[in-house]
This record gives sequence, structure tokens and C-alpha cells, in this order.
Amino acid sequence: MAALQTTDVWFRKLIRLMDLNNAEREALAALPFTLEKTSANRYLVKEGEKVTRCCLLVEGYVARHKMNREGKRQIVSFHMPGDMVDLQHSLLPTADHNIQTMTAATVAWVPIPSLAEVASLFPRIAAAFAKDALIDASVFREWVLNVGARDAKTRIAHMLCEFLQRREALGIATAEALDLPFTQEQIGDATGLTSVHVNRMLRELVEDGAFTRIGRTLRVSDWRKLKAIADFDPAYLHQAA
Amino acid sequence: MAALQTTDVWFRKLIRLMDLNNAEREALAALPFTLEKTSANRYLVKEGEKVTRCCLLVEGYVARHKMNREGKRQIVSFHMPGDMVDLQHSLLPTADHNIQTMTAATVAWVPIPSLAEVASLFPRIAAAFAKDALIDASVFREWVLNVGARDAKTRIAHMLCEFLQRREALGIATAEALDLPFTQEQIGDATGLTSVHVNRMLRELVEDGAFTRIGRTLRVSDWRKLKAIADFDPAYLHQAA
DNA sequence: CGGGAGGTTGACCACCATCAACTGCTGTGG
DNA sequence: CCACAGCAGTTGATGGTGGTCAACCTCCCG
Repeated sequence: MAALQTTDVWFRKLIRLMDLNNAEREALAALPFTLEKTSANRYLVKEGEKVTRCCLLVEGYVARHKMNREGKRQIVSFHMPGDMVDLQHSLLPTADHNIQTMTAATVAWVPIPSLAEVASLFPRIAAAFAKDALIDASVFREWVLNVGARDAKTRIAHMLCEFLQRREALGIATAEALDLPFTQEQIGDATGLTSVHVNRMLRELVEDGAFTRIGRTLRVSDWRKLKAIADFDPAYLHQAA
Repeated sequence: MAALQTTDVWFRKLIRLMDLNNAEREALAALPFTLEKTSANRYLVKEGEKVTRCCLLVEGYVARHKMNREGKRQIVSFHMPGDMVDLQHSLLPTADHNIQTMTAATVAWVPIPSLAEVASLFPRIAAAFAKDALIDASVFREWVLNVGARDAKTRIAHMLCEFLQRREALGIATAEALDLPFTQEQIGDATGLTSVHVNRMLRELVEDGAFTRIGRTLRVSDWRKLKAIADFDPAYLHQAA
């Protein structure tokens, strides 16, 4: 275990959420953690498990998903560096969903008692945790709307918009060209569609002039058009909050 | 404004979540609030609004919903007495969804500064708030799975199971016979189906022997069978937590 | 160079939407 | 007291979105 540096990408988000002061930043930086590097498609948390530590994503991409009776997988969210993927387990020790890496990834495991301690000593850190969780919930609501009320093309476009928008907020990449970390099957699992239909819709989105595509690399030619097709309004991400 | 009594139904849930002690209960009971009685189908919060107070549901039923571009409504959750319907607005002042009564209802409005104060003075109350929000999020995840990965009959059955399960936890009613506060159109809005198809599926569920139906009153003949049809596992409600 | 995962395309079909007509209930005003 | 409006529910006919199945392609990596 080593001390975190406040400059690490994965606390920037938290610091921004509540505009944390120096004492608060140092308390976060002093949290103990264990780094773990994993390959793609590994489970970090499995549904039903008792969880004793929380994982913060440092590098790579992970998804959270649940399965129905028939084993059909529904991705309920995806995450990128800086996301506190399972902060919820600090208060709800039994996992109600799976967390799986989508690419090779690095995560920092933080013991729950340490998180609880810092939260009870620093009410504004607790508030930042809560705010992060509330934004998470807002994104879930939008996903319910997305899979429940939009047609296939709109759904996929919306998911891509969210990915672009969140990626831009990280400051890692511009929106213009980006490598998607998703297979078409994963896009299907996130949107409630089959990979076959995802393929057809991606083709149509290219025909519509929303973006061009080379392998998994998208080049967004007209961001405004893509957002229009997608019925996308980023308010639900509460990025300015 | 008057003082709350700790015996009021709508704090029982919170008290149970963190097993709050007397000082904490009294702090909750001392919160200022305004009672409001409304009729059915009234908006309590509208998407895009700035919110300065939080509503706790005392009596009746409310739903939270969002709309897509074409005005198609997606209900993302329903709530019953004792639920803190929009605790999230204490930290995210801009509403990202609508809150609407489904029946005549009574709500208690609590000013956000009062909630923030009690949360910062009592870390375990803050934790109870957070826990409630996390359970909320867990329910949203299950809904994403429900509308994204289950067929129509299963979806409807699942929604009914959740309603029954949560109602039972309230101690208001047994599971056997209950009046649904939903129209078939609302069930459709919650499951991403049309009211016509909801009607057909309800008929089939009756034919399958899951329950009988007189108007909006369900009599569940075989709770185990209904749960089996619904692919329902109450773990995601974290009721024991 | 061979195997496997992911991607692409076509043919066919089922689930659920759409449209429409009709019923039954409830509340309300003449 | 009845007429009637309006909403919710019910049922049938038809059609489209997206699923299923299958074949084949492409690329990467061992």
C-alpha cells in the first residue's frame, strides 16, 4: 500500500464535485489502497458476493452488468478512469450486480473502513461521495429511458454520445476521433439489442453522416447531428454541478 | 411548519437503515416541514427546475418519469408512503426528471438547508441518506435489466412483484389482495410497453394462475408462481440491509 | 499458416406496436 | 333521474421493428 497523490486522475472528479479544500484533499490522498492490474473480461465484483473493499478505476474501461434468468446480460453502466465504480459497497456490502473489465485495466482497491472513516471525519467528503452516487443514479434513470422508450438507432447513438461526452470531460481526448472500447455485442448488451442489429444500426448511422468508422475507431463528423439523432441532452450527467 | 414525530411512518425506513439512536431520531423529528395535500396527476417537481426543498411522501403514490423527444413517457420508479422521493435534490439542485402523483397524496416538504445541516451534524444520518440513495440506484439498475432484457409478460410480473414486496415491507398490507394504484397505461409507461399489450399480458398472467383480478384489485393466488414467472429476486431491494 | 473472435450480410419470423371499434364505469349537469 | 361525456379497459386485425439463424468475411495473434 502506498499513499495516493492528489494529482491522480481518479480524485479530480471527486475534488471538483464539492470543490474540496486542502485538508480534505490530503485526507483523500492519505487513504490506503492496493493497485491491481488486470486483463480484459475479468470480474472485479460478482453479484451476491460480500464486498469488503471498493474499487476505483485508474486506467482502462469497466462495465457493470446484471443477468436475467436466461443468462442474457444487461450492461447497466460503463466506467472510465477516475470513476469510483463501486462506492455503493461501502454501505451495501452485498453486491447486487457484476463489475467486469472491458479492456485491460488498473484499479485501486480501498478498504471500506478507511472510506467510512474519512467520510465521517469530513462531512464534505461524505457529501462528495453522495453526490457522485446521485449522479450515478441519474445516469441509470436515463438508461431506463433509453432502453425503455427509444428505438434502436436512437438508443445506440445516445449511448455513444454519453461515452463521448464523459470522455471529453476527462480531458483525455477530443470528441472527434476515438477508439471505442466496446465490441458490438457489448453495445448490444448495453442497449438491449442483439449484436446483429447493432451492426445494422451503426451502418445506418454512418449512412446518415453522423460519423465514419474504421474498425472500432469512430470519427465524429457532425457532433450536433449525432446529438440530434440520439435525443441527447447532457443535463442528466450533472457535469457542471 | 410543525415538528415531526419520530413515529411518523416516513422516518421509520430511515431509522431502520442505520439503526439510528435517540439523538439522531430527535434531530430528524426536529426538521421543519410543510405538509401539502394534492390530487392525482399533479407535478411535484418538473425536469429542468431548480429545487430548493425535498419532498417526503406521507400518503398516496407518486412516480418519477422522464420523456423522450417524442413525448413518450418512461416511468423510472414509483414510490409509496415513507419514501424520500427526491432526496437527491439536496445535492443536485437541477431536476433531471419529473415527479408526479399517481393518486391523491400528502407530501412533506423539507427545506434543503435543514437537511444539509442535520446531515453535517450527524454523520450517521448522512449515511442513512446515502444508503437510501444507493438502494434507489440499485432499483434503477434492476429496472434497466427489466426493460432491457426481459419479455413483456416477465417485465410486468416483475414490476408487480416489486410493488408487492415493497408494500409488504411497509407493513400496510398483506400480499394477498391489493389495489394497484396504476392504470394499465402507467404500467406500460413503467415497462416500456403499450397499454394494449399490458392488457393482453395481464390476461395471460391470470390464465397462468398467477393472480385473479377484479378491476385494479389483484388477488395473488400463488406468490411463488408469480415470482417464478417474474424472474424476481428481491435482493436488489436491500431490505434487510 | 491456422484458429478464433469479432464483424457483416441476407432470409425469415415473432413479438409487440398501431389502429380501430366497442364496452363499462363514473361523475356531472340538464 | 337520465343523458352523456370521458376515461380506462378490452379485443381484433394488421404491420413493422428488431430477433434468430446461418453463412461468410476480416483481422489478429499464436
